[in-house]
Amino acid sequence: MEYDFREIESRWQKFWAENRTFKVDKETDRKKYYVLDMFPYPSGAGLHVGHPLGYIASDIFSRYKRLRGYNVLHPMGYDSFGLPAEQYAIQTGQHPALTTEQNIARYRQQMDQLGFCFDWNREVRTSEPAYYRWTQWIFLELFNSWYNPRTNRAESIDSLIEIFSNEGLNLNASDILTGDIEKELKTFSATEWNAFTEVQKREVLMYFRLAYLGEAYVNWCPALGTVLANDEVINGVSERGGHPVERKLLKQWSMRITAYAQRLLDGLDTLDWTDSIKESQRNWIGRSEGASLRFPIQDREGSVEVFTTRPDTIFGVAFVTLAPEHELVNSLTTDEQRAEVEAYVNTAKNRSERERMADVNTISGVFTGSYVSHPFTGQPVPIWVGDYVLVGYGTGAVMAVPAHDERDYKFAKHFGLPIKQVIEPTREFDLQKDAWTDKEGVLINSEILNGLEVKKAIPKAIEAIEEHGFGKKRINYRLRDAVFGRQRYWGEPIPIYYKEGVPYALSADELPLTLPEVDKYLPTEDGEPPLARASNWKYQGVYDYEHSTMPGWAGSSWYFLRYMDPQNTGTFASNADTAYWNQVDLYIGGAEHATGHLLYARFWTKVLFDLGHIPFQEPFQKMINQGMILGKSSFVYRINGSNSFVTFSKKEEYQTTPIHADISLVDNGKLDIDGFRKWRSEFAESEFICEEDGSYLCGTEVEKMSKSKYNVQTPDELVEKFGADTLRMYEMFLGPLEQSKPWDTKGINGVHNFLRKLWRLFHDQEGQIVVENGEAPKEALKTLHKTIKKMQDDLERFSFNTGVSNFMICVNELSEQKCHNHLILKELVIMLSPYAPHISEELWVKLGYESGTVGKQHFPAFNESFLVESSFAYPVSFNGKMRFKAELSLDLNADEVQKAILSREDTQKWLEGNAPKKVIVVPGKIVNIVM
RNA sequence: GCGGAUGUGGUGAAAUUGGUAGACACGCUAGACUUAGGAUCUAGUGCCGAGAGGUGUGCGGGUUCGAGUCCCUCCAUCCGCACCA
Repeated sequence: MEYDFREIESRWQKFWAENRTFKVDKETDRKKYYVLDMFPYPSGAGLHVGHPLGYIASDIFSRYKRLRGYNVLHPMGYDSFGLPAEQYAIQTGQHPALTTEQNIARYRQQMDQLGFCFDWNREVRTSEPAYYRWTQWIFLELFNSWYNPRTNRAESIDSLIEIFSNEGLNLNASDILTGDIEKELKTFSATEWNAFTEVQKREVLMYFRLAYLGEAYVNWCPALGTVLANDEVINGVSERGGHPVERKLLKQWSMRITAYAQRLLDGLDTLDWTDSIKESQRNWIGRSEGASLRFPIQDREGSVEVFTTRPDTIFGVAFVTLAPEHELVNSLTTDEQRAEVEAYVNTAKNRSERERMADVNTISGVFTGSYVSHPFTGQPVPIWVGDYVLVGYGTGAVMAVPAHDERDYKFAKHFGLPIKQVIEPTREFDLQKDAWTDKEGVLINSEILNGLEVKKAIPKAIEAIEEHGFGKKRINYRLRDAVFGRQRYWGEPIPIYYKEGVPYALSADELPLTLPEVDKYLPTEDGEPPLARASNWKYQGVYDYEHSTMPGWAGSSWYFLRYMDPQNTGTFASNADTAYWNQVDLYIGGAEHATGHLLYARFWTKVLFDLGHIPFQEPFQKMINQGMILGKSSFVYRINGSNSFVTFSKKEEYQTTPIHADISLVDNGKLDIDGFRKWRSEFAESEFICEEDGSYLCGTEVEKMSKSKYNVQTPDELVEKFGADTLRMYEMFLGPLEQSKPWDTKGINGVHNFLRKLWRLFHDQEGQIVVENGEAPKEALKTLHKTIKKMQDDLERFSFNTGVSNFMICVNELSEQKCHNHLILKELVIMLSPYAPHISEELWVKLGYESGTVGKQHFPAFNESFLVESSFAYPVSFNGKMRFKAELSLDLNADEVQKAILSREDTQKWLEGNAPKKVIVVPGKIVNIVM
């Protein structure tokens, strides 16, 4: 009987499902381990071979940890709200819930056929009301909280109300964060607060809530008809679809993630993540230390506030530049300059983000006609407007020091503005050509700062600025608050209603606020989001609900918590469960979520921690980012202006255009010409110029695996051909998990043959069991224990590819030894069960054990005594070059080894009569003779 | 420009602490067997060379008895971020 993987695999998958083999429960007397995969968005295309890569790794690790005695939580679910289902709904009129349901069914079937040990009793779907009820509940928690800088944590908004009714708001005390430093809020006394109307109070509180409705410049994407978060905009276009994005001032729900900037930064040091992801997050948060500084406006009240990281260069200020959108631009423009300024501001405002980024080298700007006074010297400093200053960063205004800042330098040169040097460069340098931007040198022309090194001048300058009351030390973050509303249908409704234009939150017991039915999934005629179409969808039948929905990242920011206690209807997860399961011990997923999901999930976790709902403040302790599996695309070459295709080797003789050919039509580079003709009607009549042997050879290129490139390989056909165990091991065998690699099925036979070879250790040619009882042979014990050692070492360092090789080496050796010993094979099957669970279950039963129990065994114990050797083949090197080997007893000490080696004929031959200068002997390792 | 990662046979790769470079697998070559199976078995396979031997981990240098591994310089590819004050 041959290895019949189809029969074996379907039988065991059924067994696992029927016996709920992978159901886990909290067991407080056992140590827990939480292994999490990034849950998928169930797209219509199904899974391709790249998707399960991480799932296979996490599955192997989960099963391994179980063999090590841990109680392992390994759940799976679906991030099932999202744009593609909605776009499809717009096109077809089909409800997104329906297509989502169908897609999930397909994903489930694809995952099941791979034999994963997920506990499906814990499945979550973000689009289910039973789930998003708690997403909405967390939103309410955020809405009803503020960040208290005195305690440095989130607190109930009640504690802020208490502060206001006792102390009022005194912004000069500088201990109250609004999160948006550029927003001015009028101060008030406790008495004034208490006299405020409900509406006034709510308006003030809105500046502090962690989830708030605020006016801000947002990324508006007209094509998608919605706003986007910063991480959803890549190079000025939308991440999904690549549509242009504009900056627009809009009222939007936002999350005050900026309040957590410092803690999000500090927390990174405690995490076992790759440097590249940590760096991305640090970069995204973008902390910079400096000072905020006010320049009084000449001839009128008020001042221009700037942020600078180089307060030491204060005496080199030549002008001040405002962003075109800066609120003071209009009032600072003199009548003579008005026409010019307005024209400039209009052009700058109307340029899309993409255009603005596309030409960063064009210098443009305009003088407002007004001046500020230099805070120290009182000299007039002209105020300019320039689009190199961004309204969203710092204060939207800079003090320009052309001599020591690249952009200021270029701006000054372009407009002929003065360049005043205040730092003496530390090496030969021509200030006529460039700005000296190094943070070193000695200050000159700077009154009180003269003679100081830059590093000393910075604190001294800040000290002086604070002393004179011109400004203060400030830490600035690039991180912006995250826009939270989407003008879309297929997302969580935001649990807010409006009374007299003022937003009110639903109470927790009114949740879930379920998604209403609409006639169309499009905006209304007057531009309202789709939810505005829902008839009679009003709070208490009277008040309008919020019509925007939550963004994709809402549901995924806390799903790892729901898995801990997925059916709980009284809370998002019980305290007992969050305390037991705690942080995710191992998180496996793509690196593309570095600044989105991974930052938002950390933020929400910190808020829930602050509010006392969970006992930890980082969600994912260790993370591994699996590399992308790239597709190998095939190309045919169409001769331009014809319907003829020329084979790869002759394509240089013609002017051709490469066209993707479906990889299923290509075998080993050769095109199935008939199949290609039938594939698309436009090719039905095509002519082919072939190789000499009559075949048509395709070109190949490694690209991202994608439907549009016709290079997608689904796991289904490979499972059908080789079985899940083979595919699981092959995906691991491809190389290190973290590395990107092209997909190529060439080597899959090797892995499949390994499993057949393993099968033959148990069976003879007739399919009869040949397992022998009795004592294990010494040689086999050595092979086994060598493998045990390597397997556990490799698994502990997540080296799954070398793990597969270890099994191959082990089975090769046992085959050579003709070992069919029960004791050896039993341990081997246990070790293999994480990698190839189906065949392991099958062989386990064949060894006479109970069905379904192989995963509940203990990982074999390593016994070093089986590996002890009496002799060693010393590699003998001359000047570091290995020349021959000499078998010597391991009992010999270094001197004895040296003597034995030097007396050998081989040695004399290589010495060519010379005396060795030096002999290095590392017992049990190497001998090196220096000549 | 800044940051991160990666460079090893025809291919995917291994080498965990500085100690035999290329394990394991694919592919290829030659042979055996056969109930013709994407089977199995044997031998070979980094490059140059008939061979002795030489040479070899992106380039160049350094430390060391000994470097794929440590240090310096440079190059290439990929991925983030980027008028960030």
